[in-house]
Amino acid sequence: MNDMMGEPARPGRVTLQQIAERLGVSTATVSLALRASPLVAEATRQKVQDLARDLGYVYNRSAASLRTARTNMIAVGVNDVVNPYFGEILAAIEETLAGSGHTVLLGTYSDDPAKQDRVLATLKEYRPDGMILCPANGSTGEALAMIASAGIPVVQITREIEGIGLDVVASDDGVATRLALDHLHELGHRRIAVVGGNDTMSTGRNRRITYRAWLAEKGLPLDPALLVTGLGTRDTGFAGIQALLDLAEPPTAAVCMNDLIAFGVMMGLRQRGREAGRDFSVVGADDVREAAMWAPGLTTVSTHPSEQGRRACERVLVRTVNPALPAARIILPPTLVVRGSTGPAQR
Amino acid sequence: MNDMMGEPARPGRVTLQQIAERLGVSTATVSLALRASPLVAEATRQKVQDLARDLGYVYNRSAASLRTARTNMIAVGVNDVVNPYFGEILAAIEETLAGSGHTVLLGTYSDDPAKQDRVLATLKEYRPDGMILCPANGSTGEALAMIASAGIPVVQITREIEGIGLDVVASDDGVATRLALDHLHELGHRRIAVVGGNDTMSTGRNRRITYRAWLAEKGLPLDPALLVTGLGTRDTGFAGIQALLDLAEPPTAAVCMNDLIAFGVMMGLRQRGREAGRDFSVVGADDVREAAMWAPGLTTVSTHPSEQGRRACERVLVRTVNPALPAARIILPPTLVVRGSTGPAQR
DNA sequence: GTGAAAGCGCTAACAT
DNA sequence: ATGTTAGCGCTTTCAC
Repeated sequence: MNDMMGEPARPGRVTLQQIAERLGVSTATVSLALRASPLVAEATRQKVQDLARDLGYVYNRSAASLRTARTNMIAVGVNDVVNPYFGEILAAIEETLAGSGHTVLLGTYSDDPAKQDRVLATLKEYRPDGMILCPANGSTGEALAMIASAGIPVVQITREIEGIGLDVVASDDGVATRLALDHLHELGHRRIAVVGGNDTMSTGRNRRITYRAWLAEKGLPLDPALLVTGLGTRDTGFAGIQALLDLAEPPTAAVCMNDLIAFGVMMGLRQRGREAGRDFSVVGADDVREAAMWAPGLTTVSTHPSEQGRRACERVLVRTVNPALPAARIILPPTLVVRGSTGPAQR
Repeated sequence: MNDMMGEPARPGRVTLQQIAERLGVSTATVSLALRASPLVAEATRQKVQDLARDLGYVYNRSAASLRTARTNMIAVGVNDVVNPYFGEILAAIEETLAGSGHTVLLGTYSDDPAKQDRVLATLKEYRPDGMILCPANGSTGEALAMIASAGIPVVQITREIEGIGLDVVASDDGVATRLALDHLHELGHRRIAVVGGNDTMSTGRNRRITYRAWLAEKGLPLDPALLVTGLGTRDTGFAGIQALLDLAEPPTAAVCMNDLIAFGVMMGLRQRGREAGRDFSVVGADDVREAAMWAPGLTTVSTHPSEQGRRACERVLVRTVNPALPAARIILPPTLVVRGSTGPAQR
């Protein structure tokens, strides 16, 4: 009787068990039927799925995870989601994972190693099937290595902590720097500044090393005043270009650590009445979507952020299936994208 | 003997049970000890925590969730994480939730209602303690209402689907529009364009209604050519300003639906050799971080994205504790931020 | 202050 | 093609 009237079938509290009882079958059958297993008869499948829908049944992944030891979550840790570079990576990851039935568990740590370690410790407790992480500036690999040795696949993205034997998906910093420098050299530039970066993270370190090597190859002198240290923000570019223009012998071009810095430089140039591409050449790095939207467009070395995100997903998913794989370094070749912000050197 | 040698204590596979056995106590005690319950003796607590650390024990939240029916996850659904506006909201949410021991489960749907429904259905299965959602453009409230009626607290952010009785945290569109228009009016502008927006989402609808009302109040004519429809992207602004400048009688100022559009307008102005603030006035909306970084800085009506994120978190957490609360509309007052992109009307 | 026991909702052998 | 059974790892009464 109670059965006919039915409690309001509070959806969200419906379980396999209840469906099984109403239908007079076992929970095992319901479980299989809901997943459209070929083991169950078509008619049963239909009945089960219909009732599940009517009852407002919602699959409980916590329960399934406990049983299967898989969560279908991938944890993603980045420093800052507002930065469009990380935004594009995160968007690509989310998109790719959604396609394979996974969901993103997000953590951020603002380039703070201590916060990174706390965040990662929490993420680990959710038992994600894998993690895609961009290490905080200055962090050691300890936390990452711990996670990996606890059996969770970890892939580093964009930045690399060397020597901890973990997968990496990144762009080739040396090639990127050379692409930018060679482009400017062909345009006749000889005094070229480097804006942004520092030596505490692989990316900055690699690029600065390449800069020095390149100068030596071209027989050009190294002027420390042309090396502007700073974070990868618009401010760094804006302030950096002011200092450079105030030099007794200013550069005629700048290679920036990333696009945000380059935008800051372009903005700073305008402030001083100069026009990028005509009076001063600027090259960015990453090719975030905004780079194409500027007037003039930003000449930049693309590090293919979306592609990095996609490759990192593929890698982490592969490792999910085959945890014993040796660590891979997936280094994407950067490409030069010439737009209007670079032009022939003035004489 | 095997016990002394010890298996390599594969961390990640250590359970409460194992700690309990090694220590000769019950799992109940271990559970309490790990959470530093006052019910267990200090000495026991110490022993348990030490061994847990040594063994590399990792708390299994799936198991705990199954038991407690709480996951400590909050699902966040937005259209696009690359958009800095949503980026800032997401960052604020992540930051706020981390402070209260919650983690963000992320879903995106690119303003596609069908994709939104699929994404939300998946997120629901993880049984998040609550959801913070910005509805996709053109979506009905059905999916959201279903979730809420399944007992998961839902708060809408930024955009509102009316009449479904769910919490909202947003900014006052009408006030924002008036703030922008009044500012321009005081500067002497009389032909003012509105760039971006459409009538399929609350935000655009509300602002356009206000625009018409405001014109009427000021006794100004409504010129449909001054209403540029479009998405909230830089392109919309860039293309929109070209069309406006080509008009027989162009406007002297533009109010943009958001900052991205305003950036596009400023870029387009420059392309035509005009300078924002001097030759043409432009007002944005939202006040994303980038707005202050432009030269000239963008005059904009701040909708306080971070504050919206924070308030949404507070609200969803409150509802977690007290699900019976009546729906609240938390409408933040926008504020005008005057920078260099607006100036006196030319005559 | 600690232990025993039950159970959250699901899946996977194994049996029939 | 379906049912039985056991158990994933944790928390929570309720005893002692």
